[in-house]
Order: sequence, then C-alpha cells, then structure tokens
Amino acid sequence: MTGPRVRMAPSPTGFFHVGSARTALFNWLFARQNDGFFILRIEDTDAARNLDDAREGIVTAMAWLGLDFDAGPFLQSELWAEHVASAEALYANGYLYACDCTREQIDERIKGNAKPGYDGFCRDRHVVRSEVTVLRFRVPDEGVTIVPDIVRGDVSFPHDSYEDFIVVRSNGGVLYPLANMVDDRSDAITHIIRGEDLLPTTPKQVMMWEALNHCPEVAFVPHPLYAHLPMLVNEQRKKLSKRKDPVAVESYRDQGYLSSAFVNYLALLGWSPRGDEEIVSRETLVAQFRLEDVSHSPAFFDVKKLTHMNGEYIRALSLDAFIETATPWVAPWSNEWRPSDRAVPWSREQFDVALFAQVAHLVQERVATMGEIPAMVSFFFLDDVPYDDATFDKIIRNDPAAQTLLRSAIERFATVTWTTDVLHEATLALGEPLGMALRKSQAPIRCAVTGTSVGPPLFESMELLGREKVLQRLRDALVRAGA
RNA sequence: GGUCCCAUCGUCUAGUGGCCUAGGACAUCACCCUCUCAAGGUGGAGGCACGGGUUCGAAUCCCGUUGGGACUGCCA
Repeated sequence: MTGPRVRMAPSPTGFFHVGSARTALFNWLFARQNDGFFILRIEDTDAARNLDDAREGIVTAMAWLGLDFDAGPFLQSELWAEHVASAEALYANGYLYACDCTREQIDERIKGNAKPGYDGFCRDRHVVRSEVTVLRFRVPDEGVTIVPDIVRGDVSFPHDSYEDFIVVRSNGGVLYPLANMVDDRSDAITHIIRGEDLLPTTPKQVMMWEALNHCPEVAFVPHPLYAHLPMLVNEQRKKLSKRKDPVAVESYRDQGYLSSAFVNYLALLGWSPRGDEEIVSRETLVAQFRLEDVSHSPAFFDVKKLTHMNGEYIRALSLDAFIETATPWVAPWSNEWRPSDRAVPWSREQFDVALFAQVAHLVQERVATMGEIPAMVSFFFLDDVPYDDATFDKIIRNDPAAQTLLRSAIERFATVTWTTDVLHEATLALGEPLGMALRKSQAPIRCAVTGTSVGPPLFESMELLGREKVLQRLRDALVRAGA
C-alpha cells in the first residue's frame, strides 16, 4: 500500500454535520481514487462533550453516505498516553515551558498592549510544574511558518502573530492541536483534508510537528500535505451554524433525501465535474475528483438545488426501486429503519400495500423528497377525506354550479364503466351543459374525492379508489357543503 | 484590533492571456404540453466588485481599494 493515508476526524456532537459530511466525502474520494487508506477517528478529547451515542451516530451517517473507511472508528481519548508522551518530549527538549499565570493576571498585564494574547511572561522564569501550571509552546519571535496546502498553495504565517499557546492543561490534559497532530503522526497520515476554519491553527501544528521531529527520543515522521476546504456557509455568508442552520445529515435522510443525491450535491460544493452535466455517478466522482481543482471560496448550502437534484434521482429510480425506497415513509412499521419523528397519517390497518404499489407511479414524478409522499396519497388510505377547508369553501361550498355538477356526477358515475378513460370522458360531458371546460369541471370532483385542488391525476386515482368510495365521497361533499 | 483566506449571473460553478458576444446547473419569468399539481420542452432576463498597471490583447498575471469570511479559549 503506497497510496496516500487520509483521515476524517469529527468531534462527537449529537448529529453529523453537513460540513463534516462534505469533508468526509472529499477525503473518501481522494483515498478511493488513489488506492489510499481512509481512517475514521473520533475527536473526543473534551470529556464534557463525550457522548456515547455519538460514535454510533457518526458510523451510521457514514454508512448512509456510503463512505466506507479502512480503519476505525478510533477514539482519540484512547491514545491519551501517546499525547502525554509527546508533550513530555517537547517539554524535555525545551519546546514547552511551564506557566502559572492566571487568566486575570494575563489580562491585567496585557491591557494596554497593541498585541493581544499571552505576553510570554513565564518563558524564562523556570516555573516549577504543579497542578496550577499549564505548558506553553515557545513560539519563535521571528520568522514565519509555511503551511503547504494543495488547495491554496503555500500559506505563510508570521510567528509574531502567535502567542505562546497552551499545549497541556493544568490538569494534564493535552489540547486538541497537539493531540490531533500526534494521532496523525502515529497514523502516518500523508494528506490532511479538512475545513478552512482550521487553517489559522495549522501553523501551531506544523511548528510542533517539526519540533517533535527534532526530539531525539521521538521517531521522525515526514510532514503531511494539507488541503483546506472552503467553508460551507448560510445565506448570510456565515459559517454554517449548528444552532441556526439545518445542518444535521440525519434530518435530510429523514426528510427523504436519497443518499446518492445528497452525495452528488455535496460533491458540487467546492468542486465540479468536467463538462456540463452535474448529475454524475459516484464512479465518475471518484474518477474525476482532484484536490487541486477544489475552489477557494465559500459555498452556500442551497437546499433548493439539493431538493431539485433529489427529485431527479427519485424520477430516475425504477418503479420497483421507488416503491421499496418509499416503504419507510409510507409503512414505517414494516421496516427496520424508519425516519425519526415522522408519523404516517394512516394506521397500519388502513394502509394497503397493493394499492400503494399501483399508486406509486402517479407520485414518483411529483415528489422531490420521499417525505412528501404521505400527504400526496393519504386520501387513498384515509376513511375521512383530509379536506383542506379553504379549498373546499372556494371550490364547492361557495359555488352552486359545482354542487350541481357534483349531483349529476353522482348519478352518472353510478352506472358508468369504471375506467380512467371513461371517467375522463364522463367528466368532460358533465361539464358541457354547465359551460364548464374540463379543467373547471374536474375541480369539484377532485376536491370532493381527494380533499384538495392539487394531487395525482384524478381519473386514475378514481379508478384505483373504486366506485363505492368515490360515490360516497361525492355525496359526503354535498352534505358537508350544506347543499 | 491582529493574522490569514476569499472575490465570475440571486446561488453553485466552467473559465488557467486570444476559442468569451463569458458556458452549464438551481432559482426566477414567459410560452408550449396538460384533468389539478408536478414533470418535460422552448425561450428570456441576469455576472467577471472597483481602480491602477503588465501585455498587441486580460475574467484570466501584478499592485492597491472595497467588500465578505475564518481564526484569535486551560473547545475541538
């Protein structure tokens, strides 16, 4: 295995962030294309945030996205001893020094300073380590650190813009920049592909990586290359916020976005396939993806476009595949997995699998997400028609002509041959004496039968629903209208 | 404030000095199709932030301005 070694290192929050998903995807594409090795590592160093379910959530989301990893998931906390050993090596070789300043003391001291941040007060005080001292990294006073970045080229950071940052907490805990970097060393990571928000802290890691390579007791590890991906932003052009923006991958899955469409859309954020076609297979993604081609500017996560693409993917499904895919949304009780927090409007007894199979083709081309299906077909399964009151008033209650048409429809439909075509012709004929074109005459019937003015083709729906139910609904509508 | 990143239609992007009268996609508008709604088809409107250079020639290279963003924790 001579290919690159990459890793995805999400922190365990309650859900999988779309930004993490995009980062994971780009790592995965890079690894798969180059016969590389992809590692999943969960950054659970901060004990307060450590959640037991988080690991399972991340693994589940990765599986849904179809991003398989070659090793892991590892927990960063399990490598605690190595982090400490690396910190001790840095300390022993003079790269770290102890500091017993409190936040208050520092703030007081630097109040008037032009440059914010720690002032290096303890650099040469040889403070004795204790449970109140932290370990700080001695940042060179002059010079720059260069971050080699595949996306942006070499980025140079002046040392004097960095304070002597804390590496080890007073309680002995090793902070993220070191822990994360030590893990990358032990995993022999060759390419660090992550969000641009990490770019400013990268020089710290580069400095410490180099320092470690200079420690005689530490094995030399060649420096990795970086690829900082452009941020995913909201409409306000701010970094996607987990509080204000819809960023949970799980919620997109629950709403009925297909993972294939989701992945395809994610790939388009900061990258684009060759040619004019944006809907491309996973294989094409793997074949064409280039880190060098990743764009430099932030990308807005546009749900509208995602939704459109999802509709295209749904329509491209075979009818059988569509029915199978739809099952969790229409018959959640029959599946292992079902969308969370999604109640179906009908009961298990009311639902009719065979009928749904016949209805499916009518809705397949009308929905953009699987979650839209129930509302569109509920009138097939519900005993009481789910009337939309405003529509009912407008189309039937306040329209005497519509009521007249309904009466004649009841009479006519009682004897007519029960097929789509005949129903179509009959409705056309019913409207003529009233001076109603078909688009006008079908409206009250549609409203009476389906409860609303929009939906699947009416006459096919009526055929599938059956004569008895249709006639009953027509009569009920008149009663409801008080006519 | 400091450091760094970024800048093509409203949005995602193609474009790597002449193929650009700037291409595609989403959104939007119009028309067609049509039993509603979609889908589909056709067409339209819409962009190189600004100012200087470099060059025979700049969306493309350089500088500056402006604008946006990220980071700046004993979080990750």
